[in-house]
Amino acid sequence: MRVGADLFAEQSYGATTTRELARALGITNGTFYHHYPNKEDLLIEICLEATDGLLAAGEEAVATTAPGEPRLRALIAAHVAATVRDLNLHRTMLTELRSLSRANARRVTERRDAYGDLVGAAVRDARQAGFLRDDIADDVLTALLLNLLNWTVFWLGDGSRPEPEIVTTIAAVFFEGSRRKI
Amino acid sequence: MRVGADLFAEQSYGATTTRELARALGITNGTFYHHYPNKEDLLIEICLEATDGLLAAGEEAVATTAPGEPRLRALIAAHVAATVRDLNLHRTMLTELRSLSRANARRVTERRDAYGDLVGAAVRDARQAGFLRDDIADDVLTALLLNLLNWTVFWLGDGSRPEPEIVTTIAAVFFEGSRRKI
Amino acid sequence: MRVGADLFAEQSYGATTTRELARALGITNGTFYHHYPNKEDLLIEICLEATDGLLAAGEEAVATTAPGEPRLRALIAAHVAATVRDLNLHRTMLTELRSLSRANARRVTERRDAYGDLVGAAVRDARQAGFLRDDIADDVLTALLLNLLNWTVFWLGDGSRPEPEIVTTIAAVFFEGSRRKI
Amino acid sequence: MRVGADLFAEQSYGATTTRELARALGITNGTFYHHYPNKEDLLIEICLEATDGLLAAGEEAVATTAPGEPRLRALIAAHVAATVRDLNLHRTMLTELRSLSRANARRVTERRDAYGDLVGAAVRDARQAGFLRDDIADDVLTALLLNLLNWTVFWLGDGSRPEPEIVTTIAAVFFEGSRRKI
DNA sequence: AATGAATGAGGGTTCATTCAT
DNA sequence: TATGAATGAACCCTCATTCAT
Repeated sequence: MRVGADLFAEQSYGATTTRELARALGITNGTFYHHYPNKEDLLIEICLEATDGLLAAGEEAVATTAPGEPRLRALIAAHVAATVRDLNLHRTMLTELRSLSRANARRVTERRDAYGDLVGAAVRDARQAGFLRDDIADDVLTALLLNLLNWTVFWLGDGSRPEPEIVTTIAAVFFEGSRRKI
Repeated sequence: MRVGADLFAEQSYGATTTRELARALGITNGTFYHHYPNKEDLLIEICLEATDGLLAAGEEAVATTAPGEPRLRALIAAHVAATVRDLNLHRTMLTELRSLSRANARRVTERRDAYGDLVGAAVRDARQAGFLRDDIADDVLTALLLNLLNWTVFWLGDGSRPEPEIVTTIAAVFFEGSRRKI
Repeated sequence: MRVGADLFAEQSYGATTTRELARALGITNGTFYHHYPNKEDLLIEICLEATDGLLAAGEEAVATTAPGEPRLRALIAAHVAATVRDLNLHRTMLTELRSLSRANARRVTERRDAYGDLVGAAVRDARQAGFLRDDIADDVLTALLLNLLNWTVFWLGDGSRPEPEIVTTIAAVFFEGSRRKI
Repeated sequence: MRVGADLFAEQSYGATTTRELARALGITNGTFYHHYPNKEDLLIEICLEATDGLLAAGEEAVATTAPGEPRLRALIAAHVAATVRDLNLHRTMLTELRSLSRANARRVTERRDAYGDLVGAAVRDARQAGFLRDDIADDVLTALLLNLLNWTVFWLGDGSRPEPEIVTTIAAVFFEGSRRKI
């Protein structure tokens, strides 16, 4: 799975052959099919692993924090942590959804949507509790937060910045903005 | 090009055959090769059109505005405008870079980097002029701004929100953050 | 089709590769797929050509003869003629039915059954009109006649015996039996 | 062997995998190779069992009967009996000869030819002794008899007709023909 | 003797690309 | 310029067979 995610992330699912996959794993072409019934099944396993990891991390963050800003901070930290642990897993999940058959794609999007709802609920709660501004709709705010979180994975050159710095920076910008306070 | 971007965005470059491409254009398989020497050339053209559009819009925004927040606001507006005009062009550019040969990929990343530098310079100028906070490194701030800008294209369900709202919201969050002011 | 039937008859459908098929046709592997969507489609075309040929010949024999022995003789002649014209077509149809998908197999068996009914009706009419003995059930008599007809195709070493001799011999045995008359 | 013949008869030798074979036997893939060195050896064994059964039955019929019609009747009965006992064994032998390597195929055809000679000799003797008509060549008469015998196996829907009826009917048609006696 | 993972050759099929018309 | 048949390399996957356990 790790190896598959690396190849898929680097050269796309479609451009990765099962022979490359096997070679990268030190096995033969045929042996690959002992472990996966077909190429797509490896992809969906990768995607599900990624979404399930996010969901689990998110749920734990929600369960162990008070609503409002603390919870959102915890979600940001959890997301970055989950993401940093397996960069290519999440890269693949984000870009190769299209390569799944419709039925399998649904399984992944369902989980992705569940995660979006989790974050969305935290945002809504925080706003209703008076922690967040009222002039931006919850769903847009959520989308922007997910923008910040999701796509960081693509420029996060493995370990170039320490993870805590990334977390606090994203939180700082999301909560306080970038404008200098006078 | 438009048609190609639509297909590539929907089902990926690798999964789109030249026959599909031709059929979507109302021509035949063979005729496609009278207009493009090969499939990849269509992809480069799409990617370059996307990056060049961004670069041109960005340069114009820089040229017609004063440094600092106004310029950053103009860049945000320009980016969203360019992006909304051809959603699938930009989607394809962002996800199918990997499908280009190394040489062609370089041509695109060069332009993308140039655009990143353009935005980065505007951020640095703004910070140095005292408009932006000092406790976040320029490059990280730039990356987060690009996060907000770039990946909006994927959930921007064609026309679900009016463009000006998106622009002001992104600017609001980026500058002021989401926390309620007391 | 002729070439396909030759190969299928000689070495079985499963053992014949599309590459062999193409080579025997003087085309390439890929070109085969311009003419047939897949290997099975060639097989069903062969099978249908065989059954349709039999059906057409049988119907003409029925239409142009009086009921009773003359009609049965005509059917025997028509069957042998159709069969001798394309030995391998009929050999393939008879042995490779199993290699078709269930849906396609049904299309062939339907026609084969229709042909069986045609012959069966001629047998029944002949018996009811008093030309054939009463002590053997129609369907068994029909089956034995088809045995004589169908499987001759397998030992009919192309042209070893003149066709008219085969026809009259089959008819002689079927009508009169092999016992010497005193 | 029985199981193999069932599968081969139903879906052809080529379409039957060793895994299917093993599963049908309640063993695993690998265990199959403890009993047969390879798949083809199972097929030869089936084919030889079929031909040897016929030969043995035929020889016994010849040994225990007087030449002429009685011997031919005995041969018919013996053939049907041997055949009915293991329908799929004989079906497989008749249709899958092509799937054997040339050397192995020869071993089977030798026996099949020996059986043909056995029946042919009985026919020739009967004719020379004056039991059979003179106007049909021995070999053709033999071929037609074998037609009647061999291919009955394919429509003999296991047990639909009692075996004695089949035997007497084949003999009746072969000796007396189907025409009504006046 | 039994297992089942591993092998790798080879099969059916696809598809970017070419080229005669 | 447009066509679409032809090409052939390459892909995913299957399967007979092997072999360490």
